[in-house]
Amino acid sequence: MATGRTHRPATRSRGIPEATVARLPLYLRALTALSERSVPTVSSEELAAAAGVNSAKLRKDFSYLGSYGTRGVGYDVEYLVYQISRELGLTQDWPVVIVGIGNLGAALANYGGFASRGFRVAALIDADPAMAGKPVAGIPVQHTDDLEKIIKDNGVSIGVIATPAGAAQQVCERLVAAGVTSILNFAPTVLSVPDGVDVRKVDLSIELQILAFHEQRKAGEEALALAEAEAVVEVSEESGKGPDGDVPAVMPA
Amino acid sequence: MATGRTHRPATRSRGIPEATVARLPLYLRALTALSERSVPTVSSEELAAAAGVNSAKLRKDFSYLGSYGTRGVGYDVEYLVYQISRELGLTQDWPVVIVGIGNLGAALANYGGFASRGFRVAALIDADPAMAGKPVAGIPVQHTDDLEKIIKDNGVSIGVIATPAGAAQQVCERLVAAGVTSILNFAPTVLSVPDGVDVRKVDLSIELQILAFHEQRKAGEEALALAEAEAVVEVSEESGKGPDGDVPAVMPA
DNA sequence: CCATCTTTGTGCACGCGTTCACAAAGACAT
DNA sequence: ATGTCTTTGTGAACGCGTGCACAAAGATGG
Repeated sequence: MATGRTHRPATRSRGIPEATVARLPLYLRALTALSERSVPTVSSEELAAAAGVNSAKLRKDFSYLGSYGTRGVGYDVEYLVYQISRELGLTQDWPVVIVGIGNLGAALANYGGFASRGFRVAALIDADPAMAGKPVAGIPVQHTDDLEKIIKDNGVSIGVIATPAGAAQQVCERLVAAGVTSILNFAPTVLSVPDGVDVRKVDLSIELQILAFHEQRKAGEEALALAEAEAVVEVSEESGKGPDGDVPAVMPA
Repeated sequence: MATGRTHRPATRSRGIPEATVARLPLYLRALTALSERSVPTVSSEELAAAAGVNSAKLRKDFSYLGSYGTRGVGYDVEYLVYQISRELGLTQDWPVVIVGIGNLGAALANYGGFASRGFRVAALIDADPAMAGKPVAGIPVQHTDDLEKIIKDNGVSIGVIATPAGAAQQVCERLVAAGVTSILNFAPTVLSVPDGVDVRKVDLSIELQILAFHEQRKAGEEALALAEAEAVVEVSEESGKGPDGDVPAVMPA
């Protein structure tokens, strides 16, 4: 998952746990694939495998939505697709704007996954006057000056921020002031928003850093195991504070 | 955070909780900003605000790393930057390869956040022969045929998959076979990997769907509050199963 | 109609993560 | 040296999420 989440921990929406909501799109994708192969029904075991989760967890997740399965048979694929889509609010079309049409913004505009399910790129917005009018993914880029008007004319409530970090907070404030209440933030900044506005954060660099941590641990364990196997262990104590010189790749304990 | 996570839930690394690891990059970024402004020390309260978290949580997170603060004063910014960097394994350089140089792959290659802190784009790989040799972000794209050689020559252990969904699993298997043990997956697929390989998933479409859920709930609550205010409530019962026609935007209870 | 078999839905226990609240520790002034 | 004041570090309580294990429910066959 992209990682960072900025969420109201308080109100759970109609009793559906946040963790379950986060998995519904996963189930939906797996179900859609089954639907395209004209598979009529699926068991919790099969679907769980396809979605990469535990089958008990899947059943509990679905139990929050209602009793949509048939014991002894499984779940009706089409019906479940419909129910989850409805629950996620994907039966209606959500117009979204993307602000910041750099490399990432352009990639997002071209990303098929948006249009495919419930989302429509209503407008692309950039601060660079040279970009104005230039079509990206078939949509002409508009200038930031018109941001408020674009939001209101299109009834946009979801905004995607793909600007540099420095511009993100200001863009965010203008989006919110214009009526946007959900923001997907790709800029490496902590956005502060008023209550009632949801922010989700996708941070590429953070994901890599988390991987690096595990990678380092794996390397450390490997080397440690190796050292133990050789049974030649010399421990050089190092104490005190302050950025002292290099630290050995394999640290004791 | 992008959402999806595929992780060994079992082994906690040297006692540092996964949730804490996921926040360390956040702290590091805030600390780096302070460092650039030559701020010498910072309190848990201030740093927590900058990172967008609770101060108690931050202190507990740091307590897993050791006692790096000074009571009555706060934390030494430079020292903490060093300690967190070391903990995350960012004092060494991690060569990464990006596979799939479409819009997204190109955006990732150009993304400054990688190079800035511990990561180096060692190679760009694409299956399209027409791309071969073409420079993206100053790095010539190489063909998939040479994937194994590239991984081994550069000692790459972290791979980024930005291919279409259909190619992802196959690319993943080749990466793993060649020695990659950490994967950042942007393709909308569930990757299956052997034990010992970490996968983190960033799924743009899922993030939007989660936002849509909350957005729908907000709209529903608003409309419900409105209806209640008018005190004109007619409940039309609707039961039974099956994809019955349209569902009213505001559903009773 | 009854028995058997499959699969759902869920009660329960456990563990992780979060938050509160406070004692311990150190800086600083007198 | 002593007292005060600030801020850390952490024990303890709580709540959420996960997974086990099983009873309930329905399909299916005789």
